[in-house]
Amino acid sequence: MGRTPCCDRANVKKGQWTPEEDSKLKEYMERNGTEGNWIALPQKAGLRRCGKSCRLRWLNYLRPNIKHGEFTDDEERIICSLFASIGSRWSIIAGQLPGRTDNDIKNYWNTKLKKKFHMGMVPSMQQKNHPLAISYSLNQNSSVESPYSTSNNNYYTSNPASSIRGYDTMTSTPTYPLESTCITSTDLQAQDGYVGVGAMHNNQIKDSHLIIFGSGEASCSSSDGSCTTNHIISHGQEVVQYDHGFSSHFSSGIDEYVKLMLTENGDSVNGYVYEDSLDYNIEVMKQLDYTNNFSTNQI
DNA sequence: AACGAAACCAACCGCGTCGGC
DNA sequence: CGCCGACGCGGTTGGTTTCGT
Repeated sequence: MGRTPCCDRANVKKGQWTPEEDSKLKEYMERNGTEGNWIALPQKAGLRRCGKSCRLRWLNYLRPNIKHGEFTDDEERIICSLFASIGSRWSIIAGQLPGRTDNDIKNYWNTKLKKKFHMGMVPSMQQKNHPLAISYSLNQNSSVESPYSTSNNNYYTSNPASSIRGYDTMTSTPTYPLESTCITSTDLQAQDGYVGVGAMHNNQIKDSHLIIFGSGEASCSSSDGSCTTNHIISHGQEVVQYDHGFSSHFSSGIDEYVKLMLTENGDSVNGYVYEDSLDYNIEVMKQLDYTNNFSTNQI
């Protein structure tokens, strides 16, 4: 008693798609779309294929604006950051990389990036204050400063990346390593090249939020001194990574920066955390069912 | 040049979820 | 409320290409 097949397996073709099949599907899709039904599509389009197969072929290969070829350093970094945070949620990760498909990213991860990641060779991850290194220091419940440095060739040998959100990339099982870590901003001063971790500010950022200062980016790019950010939301835990370079503008440390973050209108950071004007991060947040997986007791 | 191993990637499979009835 | 069909996702497979000996 197995599951009912989605199509008549005896009458569907399998294996590689031919150029003829591709053009049939493409033509049909451009004319009609799925009309809300992939299962019925092959017959309408004159294809002897399973609807699921058509869907996959369209989504992964034929639809417009698909990007093929080498992944950029930026893309690699995004994939690694998100993987460390949310695990193998490929469709969510793909959502942050326009033109890339989940299948593409999954293949790229499994064949190339996973190795690079565990060897600490992902671009801009070999620097001292990458958040993944920070997670390690939290995990060790020790000093906040990262134990890693650019001269440390064993950067990721203990797989600290898995612990930022509690996801073991080797066993694919969730872990909750942060053990009630709550370091307030007063514990630290934000400096370039230094790791800061903050939680509970102005009653607006809750416990369990990590704010990470300093990243692998070479510098702040904007002329007004604002910094680009990467935000990852996972398991109810917000991990915010700021480019290093910001502290020259916020010399009194994290408190001042966070205050500014919360009050400055139109600022992307502000918009991200408290408004719905965000680009991809809010989508990540929406897609994650973190309420079921998170409690303050667990971290 | 030949062969086996490793890497790559497109496609398949089955499960969970969702929405309509 | 339960059933069922369709969709979407992630793990896996297997064919092809590239690399090393």
